[in-house]
Amino acid sequence: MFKFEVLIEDKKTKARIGKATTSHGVFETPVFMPLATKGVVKTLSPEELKEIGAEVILGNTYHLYLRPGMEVIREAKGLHNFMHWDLPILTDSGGFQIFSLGETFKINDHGVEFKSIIDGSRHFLTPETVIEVQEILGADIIMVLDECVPYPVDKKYVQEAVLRTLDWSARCKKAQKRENQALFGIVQGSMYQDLRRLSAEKTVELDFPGYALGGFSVGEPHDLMFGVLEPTLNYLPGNKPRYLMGVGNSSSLVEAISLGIDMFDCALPTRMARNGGVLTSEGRINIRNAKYLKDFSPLDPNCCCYVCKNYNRAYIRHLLNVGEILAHRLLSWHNLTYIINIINETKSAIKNDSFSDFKNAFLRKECNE
RNA sequence: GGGGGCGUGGUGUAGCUUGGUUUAACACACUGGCCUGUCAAGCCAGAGAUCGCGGGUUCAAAUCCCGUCGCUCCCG
Repeated sequence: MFKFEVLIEDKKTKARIGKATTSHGVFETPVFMPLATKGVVKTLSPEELKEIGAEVILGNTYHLYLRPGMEVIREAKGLHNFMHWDLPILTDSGGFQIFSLGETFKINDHGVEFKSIIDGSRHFLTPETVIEVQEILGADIIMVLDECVPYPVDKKYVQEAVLRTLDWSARCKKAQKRENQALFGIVQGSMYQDLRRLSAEKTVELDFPGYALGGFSVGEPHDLMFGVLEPTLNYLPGNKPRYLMGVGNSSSLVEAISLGIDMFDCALPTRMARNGGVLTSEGRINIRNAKYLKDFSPLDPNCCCYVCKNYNRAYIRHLLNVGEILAHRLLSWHNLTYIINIINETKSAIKNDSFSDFKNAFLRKECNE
């Protein structure tokens, strides 16, 4: 089952509070979904994620298909059971991997042929098999197979990718057998306004329970992304969730929420964490920097997460410098808390009818940093 | 006392035999930056040694020769 309703609409912006109901419970939007690409949010346990406030996590069809493989997932009775996460899961289709692992893929209209990055074995994924795999994984929200293109890129190529994604989307929808999973369509079109419109309108014609916007944050300038995103949203129905794929830096989050985006995912908070990047209310810092050698203050003086309450910068810097895993855990913990807190503050502001002021203050602060 | 080996950036090494692609290379450490549907405990960049010291041979020496100091191993 999947149900989405808009509970509150902001008066001055297009921001909104929504409620999504899935087979594994309810979550409120806007929501940030941490990445559990291979069936784990790197370094963190499901119990810890719940404490941090994560409500939905993201698995990846391509990676889980290769390892542990569908036989294992089938016997484990699905990904939820396998990884001990009983809240909602969204699985991405693997479309992004066609883009990010480009050299190992060959695309044609039928599907995608690729060589396993693990053992070099040959595989063929089609819209149909991608749905089959996601039905075995059993996520609450699943994604169509799409073709994400790089930026900048030739318009003719984008048009082909848009048309192919539309074709694949229709085939995914047709292939779907299980009824308790929400299959989301994906709008592509790179930075071409007319192609975004075409992609959005045709995808909406296929009638999905939710719509994602793919192909953003692939290297284009910030203003260009929002310039294309805003008008594209006009072609998506207001009563369905909108998911901006791959975007997760804090200012873009708030800005996108004001345009009516409901869902986000991003590798940034957790990946940055493992490399010493710390999100703080006073801007981004790199905990590896020498100036934190004897800094015994918390990562973020204005944060009250478990990590900031109990550990200091000097210690975490030390852990990272000597290669201790706890550093990655503590930093991932903090960064995810930071992003989820921003979402929570945003939601409070919408509920208090003060979102517009909140947004302006937030973006001004980010600009000054 | 006799004989051998070794001394090159912070650390560990390469180069030396057959002097000249050496503006001395590499790893780690160090300094900074990057990371946006995660092949990412990753990637990029930077600083840092005139080759133990002195002399000699040569157009040219980290590289060959002599001396010297230090460390080290073996014999006594």
